[in-house]
Amino acid sequence: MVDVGPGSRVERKERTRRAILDAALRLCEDSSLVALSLRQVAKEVGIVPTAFYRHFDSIEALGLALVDESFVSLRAMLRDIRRGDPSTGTPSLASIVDRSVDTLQEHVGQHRAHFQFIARERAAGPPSVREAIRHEIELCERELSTDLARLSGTDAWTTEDLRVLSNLVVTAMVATAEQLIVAAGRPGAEKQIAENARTQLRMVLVGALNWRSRS
Amino acid sequence: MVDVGPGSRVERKERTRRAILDAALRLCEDSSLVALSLRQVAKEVGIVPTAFYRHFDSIEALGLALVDESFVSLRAMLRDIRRGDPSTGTPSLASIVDRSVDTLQEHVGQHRAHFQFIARERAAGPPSVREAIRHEIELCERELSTDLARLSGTDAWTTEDLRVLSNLVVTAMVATAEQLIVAAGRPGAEKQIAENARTQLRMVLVGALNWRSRS
DNA sequence: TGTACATCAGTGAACGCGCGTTCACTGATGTAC
DNA sequence: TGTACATCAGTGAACGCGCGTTCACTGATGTAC
Repeated sequence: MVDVGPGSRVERKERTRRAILDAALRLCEDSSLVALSLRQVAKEVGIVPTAFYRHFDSIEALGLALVDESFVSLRAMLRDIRRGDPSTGTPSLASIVDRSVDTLQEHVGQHRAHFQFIARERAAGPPSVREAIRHEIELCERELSTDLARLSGTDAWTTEDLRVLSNLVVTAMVATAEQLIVAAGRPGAEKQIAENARTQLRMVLVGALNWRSRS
Repeated sequence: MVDVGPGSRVERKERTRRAILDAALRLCEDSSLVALSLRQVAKEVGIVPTAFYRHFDSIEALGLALVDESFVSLRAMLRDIRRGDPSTGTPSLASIVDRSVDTLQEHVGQHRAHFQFIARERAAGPPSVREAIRHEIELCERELSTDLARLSGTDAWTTEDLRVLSNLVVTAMVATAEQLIVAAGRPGAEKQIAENARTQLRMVLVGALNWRSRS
């Protein structure tokens, strides 16, 4: 029996579960969940392959758990962005954009593995995992569109307009996160990517507000 | 010896090569290149596993060949878009956008497997494949930025501005292609996605032109 | 508090299977004379 | 044109290996009395 340290039986079990999640996240980093074997994970954790089944039914089930915890990270970021500028008054568009990109960069750095997991498995995971990620991202888009509705200048917008705009913003942010992950560890490149993201967000927001006010 | 029909030895070999590429494209459609085995491909083609080596050194080398031919499809699309409206005079922004999205939708429908391959392996392929795709997309962005430079209203733009804008446009188009692929076979959904893409492109282009002209 | 029993995370052997790769081969196609 | 030889796409046996899953198990932890 592997030594997982002190604690009650539940605590020890939880600790092994965490070790499995962490090992899986690490191991699929440079391929994909679909190329990850139960035995690799077990070996990395230091348990016998069959012990894996005490925690998950399959690699796919493990993947769904990783989707859940990755989106806990992502939602923490959204909350951080939404909390917004603590300074007084209605913030300017520019300050919203700057804060948002800063927060994105910070969170991607802190939870690199989670964001990378979402970006990768969104396109290449097992069908159920892809579906789960798509669903979560759609929820994020909905939330963002209610945030956007609070911006001045969007009074005349339909729900559909807001949804389309927030889809574009989320797409751009996902792409930025992907670029940040590729550039991880090269501060110069990261800075450039953040700067580009700020420009893009400003283009989109200023542009979108201007565009709709014409029609 | 498998019967690949009539023709010279070179013709027969080329035909088997094509069959391998097609089989691989088909087989990795619902997972990824990293989860694809040489034996699966050989079985699908109807040759013995060892015969695979007459055509490719490894699955990874096959992947790089698939990147090449996928980008042949993608570049054909770009050429189609660039050829532009055959009608007279300088086209309006709206007509450029409409034509572009129509062409995207048409080509994604026609070469679904290629676009899906790019979208998937871009995030989850073997490192060399990911790198190759990233490189090709960067080339596309460069090309697009020279196209954008020809639009009226961009005279004051720096090369950097153009690059940032074309990065955003390419990102939005890749995302649209991904959505079209997921929605494949549901004409209603496809139509909605195309409509959203048109709106987004207009927001971005009108917005970007407007944004830069202020500074 | 002490004892008897239940729980259950992790063990280890075993299974049949598909994997990539090696090797010597076959026989149709292609070429030199 | 006919013959002898070279080429080479595809064959088939064999290899050692890692895979997911089964099963009966162990022994520390937890619980009921």
